Amino acid sequence: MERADAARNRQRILRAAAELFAAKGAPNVTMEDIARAAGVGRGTLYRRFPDRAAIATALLDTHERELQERLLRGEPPLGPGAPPAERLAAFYAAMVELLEAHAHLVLGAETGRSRFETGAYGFWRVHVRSLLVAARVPDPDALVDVLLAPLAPEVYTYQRQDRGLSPERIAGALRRLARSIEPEGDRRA
Amino acid sequence: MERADAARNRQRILRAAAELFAAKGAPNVTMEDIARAAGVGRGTLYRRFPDRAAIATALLDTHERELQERLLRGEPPLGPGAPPAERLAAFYAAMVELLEAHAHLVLGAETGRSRFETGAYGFWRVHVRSLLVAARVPDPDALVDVLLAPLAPEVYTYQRQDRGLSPERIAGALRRLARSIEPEGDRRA
DNA sequence: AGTCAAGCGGACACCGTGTCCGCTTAGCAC
DNA sequence: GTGCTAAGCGGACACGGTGTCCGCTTGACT
Repeated sequence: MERADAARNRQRILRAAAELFAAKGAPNVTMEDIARAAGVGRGTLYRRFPDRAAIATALLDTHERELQERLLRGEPPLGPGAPPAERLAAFYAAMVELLEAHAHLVLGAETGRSRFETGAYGFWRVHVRSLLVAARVPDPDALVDVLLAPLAPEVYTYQRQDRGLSPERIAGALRRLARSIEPEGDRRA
Repeated sequence: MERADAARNRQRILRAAAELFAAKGAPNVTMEDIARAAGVGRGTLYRRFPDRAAIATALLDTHERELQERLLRGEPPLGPGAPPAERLAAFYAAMVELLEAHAHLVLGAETGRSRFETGAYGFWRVHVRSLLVAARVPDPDALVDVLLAPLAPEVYTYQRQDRGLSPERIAGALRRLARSIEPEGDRRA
């Protein structure tokens, strides 16, 4: 179990990190910054969180779990019951909401290669793959990462900031993509 | 115009960098490594190439230009003449070949956010966007980055290495994706 | 041969990372 | 409340990579 001062410091670290990420963007925040803002030493910071990504992941965790819960046991079309293409479209919409709300965190936690190593990616992957299987799409293992690629935080922020697209337009494009997923030979049937 | 010794050093730098990238993977090669292997000082290296990405980009340039040429003026289905969905499928196939042949370079040049800032991305974007316009797809501006996302080098190497997928399977998934691009209301028509 | 600017390269300062170790303090037993 | 102990703390430190600066060298042109 965790000592009281340790728990207090964990809270202070997370609070300070959240503010800094929001203010300056995760990639521009150093571990030193966080330690100073939280009023703890560098050693204390590293004791719990090996790097910036771990802190961002901890901050994201709640939100991601909540979405995961809704995917597993929520109402359709997000939860079970709706046709696979509709569930995929609903998943995309929910991810756009999540990216929109926490872009600065995701950009700190799931950037570049490390994106694939997070538990969250594994979860999204299993979920979407099961939808593809249900839709009887050929070779779901190859398609699943292709369909998850546009949800990379770099892509989303490029579309939002550099391209000036609204969340709605991005969600719309993803929705059309989701609905185009059909079994081989079933198109124009 | 460029002095003879300068041109010689440029060649030595590019040659040395190509070997190091292939041997150790671009992200693990430091500017110092390249300078030493090329037999030049750090100052000389920085004079021409501001960072590792610039070197990798220079090495990729030839191959990318060649593909761009084929897209503009080559035979169908890559070049003009074929239906948009087929041209998109051919583009995906060509990109898979390029990624397969030069993954270590692309991983050095077009990783993370910087991918979107390269001239190459702009070219691919214009090309695919024009195909979407020709296919009368709604909101091509939002869809184009979505369709280019799976070509991010991180995604490709994840599929190849962590997932053990063959280039053919990846290309197959992308081909099916390309063929599912159709005008609104035209599906199942 | 002389001039001079382009080119060169190593030394240097800086920044962020991650570790290590002596000090502090919470938690507990009595 | 006192004393013990291990968990927790934090600053100092070493390291590695980056990018710049400036005195020296050398190619190119006359």
